[in-house]
Amino acid sequence: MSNDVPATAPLLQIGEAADRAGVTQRTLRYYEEKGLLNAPPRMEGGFRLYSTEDIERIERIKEMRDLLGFSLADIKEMLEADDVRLQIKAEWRRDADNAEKAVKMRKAREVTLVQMRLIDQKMSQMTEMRNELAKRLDRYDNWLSQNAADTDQPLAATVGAER
Amino acid sequence: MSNDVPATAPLLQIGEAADRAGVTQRTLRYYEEKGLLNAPPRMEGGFRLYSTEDIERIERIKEMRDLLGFSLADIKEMLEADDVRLQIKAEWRRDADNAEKAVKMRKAREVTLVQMRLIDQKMSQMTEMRNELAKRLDRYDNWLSQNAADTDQPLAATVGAER
DNA sequence: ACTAACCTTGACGTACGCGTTAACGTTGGT
DNA sequence: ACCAACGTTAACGCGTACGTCAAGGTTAGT
Repeated sequence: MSNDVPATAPLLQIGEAADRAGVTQRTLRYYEEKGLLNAPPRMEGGFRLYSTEDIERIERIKEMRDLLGFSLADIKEMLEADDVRLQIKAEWRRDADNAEKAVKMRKAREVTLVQMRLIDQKMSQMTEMRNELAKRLDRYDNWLSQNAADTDQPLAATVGAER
Repeated sequence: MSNDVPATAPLLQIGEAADRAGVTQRTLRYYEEKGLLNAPPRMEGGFRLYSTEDIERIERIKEMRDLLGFSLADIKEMLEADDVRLQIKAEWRRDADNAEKAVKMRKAREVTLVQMRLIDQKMSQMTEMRNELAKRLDRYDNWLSQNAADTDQPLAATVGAER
């Protein structure tokens, strides 16, 4: 069959790309429209072609959206911060003014730091919340073991069990 | 003693309540409308009066919203789970059928468990993300210490090929 | 009795993050 | 040459979570 294709970088059309990243096509077009994704190259007929790095980027966006609850605008800023680093690395040979780059770089660093601090803060709050829930779980189990010991089945192990 | 009229049972009007909880009045009315808050008692003229427990409940809602990114519908379900426990505890004397209560209780326990697992999952993902960010931060700092040690000096022969 | 500060219930408006047609073009295989 | 599968833009729609008036009523202090 068709086997003589050189193992090129696998470029995906929007359908495959969306499936792999776990989003819809609409979402990809929307992200592009909003500037979270660079306009990808196209085929002759205008079909978008996504690279595997694009997919990773999309997954990063998903994480920031679902995990941290950032708005797309926020996420865009974060992504741009890291783009600075990549871009500067890319045009390394053309050493224009290093000073100006350093400014950008430092700003990107700042954004990243803010992001990290936010994660730390969220995590500590989540830890606290987890403890609350653990307490509550205890109270449920106490009640259940006291009041429904006879009529019912055994309880699963308290915490940390998987289904 | 304890059955004296409380000196100042701290009941707050909606303005104060909203301020303390860090939300708007609109939000409180909206939550009430959506069933996340029980309709609070009113003054003669119809002004809502919130108790300190109400405030705590609102803060819990905020946490679940901002921290976990739950929808208000989800949050409602969570709250209802714990309400079950409180309600059963309150009508303890009227021991109707214990078996039925146990069913509710067990469901409430389930909901809480799901919630905890979700937190654990989120936290592990956030940890991973944090590590990514830490790496990136390192890369920024490397670049900066190499290229912008002081203001604008061309460094010689310090180029480390990366990645 | 007056007034400022507070509250009430509608009801319409809005920003975000997509979903969903509609009408049409492209690609790849038989 | 044809067709199914896949893609394109444009435009309107929608659910969530409130914001923002408007048109009043209530409370508390003087």
